[in-house]
Amino acid sequence: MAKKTHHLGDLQYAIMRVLWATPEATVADVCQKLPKEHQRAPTTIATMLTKMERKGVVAHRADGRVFVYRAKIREADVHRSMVTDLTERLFEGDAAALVSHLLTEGEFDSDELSRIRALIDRQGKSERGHGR
Amino acid sequence: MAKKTHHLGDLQYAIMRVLWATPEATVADVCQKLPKEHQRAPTTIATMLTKMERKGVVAHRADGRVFVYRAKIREADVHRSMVTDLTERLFEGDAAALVSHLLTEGEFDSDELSRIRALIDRQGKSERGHGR
DNA sequence: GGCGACGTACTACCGTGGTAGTTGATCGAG
DNA sequence: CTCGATCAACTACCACGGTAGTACGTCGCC
Repeated sequence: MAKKTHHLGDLQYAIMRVLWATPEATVADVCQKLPKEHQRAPTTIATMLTKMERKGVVAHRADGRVFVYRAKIREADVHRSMVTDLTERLFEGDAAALVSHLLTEGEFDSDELSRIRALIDRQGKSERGHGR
Repeated sequence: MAKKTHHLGDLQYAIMRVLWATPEATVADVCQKLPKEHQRAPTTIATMLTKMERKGVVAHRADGRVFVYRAKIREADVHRSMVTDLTERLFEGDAAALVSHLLTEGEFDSDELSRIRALIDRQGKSERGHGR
């Protein structure tokens, strides 16, 4: 169960989002549900899906003569893998340094700051609770 | 002054790190200072540097018959651009969601949590101070 | 039964990151 | 002056994301 860092391109990630949002989708469904900045020719989407299937990130089943695709990987896994990748590349795996970066870049307003603080407090509790 | 999101590959980023660490470097210098997991044939580094120059991320000057390269972009800019990219792709630009992700993924130990809390408190102060 | 719409398969191409060999200029040592 | 080391330049590949045309099979409709 290695999982090894999935890197998806822009269009591929957009397609995955569609598949995560709906349990199953045909090529036409995907085309239709893609945000307009990612609208492409149906053949492009089909090609992409084929390539993605070869990589194991999606799978299909034939329903009559149409192919119905579904995601093989979970969104949370991709998120984790992409965030971890970035953290390793930019901050030698030090996630706190990433947060520090966000703070010094002034990414947050006061509202968000308190929201985050609340999250941290909650985390601190569970941290002391179940160890890890 | 567009700046438009620099995406650097793995090796390219490793090379940039060398150039950020030393004001100027020849191909040989870069080869030598690359971390061992990125050691490559000198010709590979030279090719990479040429391609990178075409993209405008480095520049060179001839010193005798050797080329001396220097970074044209700053590390902070690349960091910002890469973090922003990821935040947009994964969290629709909501940086707080990224932090939330890191927290729920249990990326931090208690030490880091308090370190981050301290940073947030400091940020909160300057936030109220100069507005934003 | 034939025709058009739809849908997948196949093919092709471009850009770019990555990898490195080969070539040709040049510089210093002998 | 010649030879070997050193460099940049050029060339060639591969993989992959992205993009889409063309080919071909099939389904429903008239």
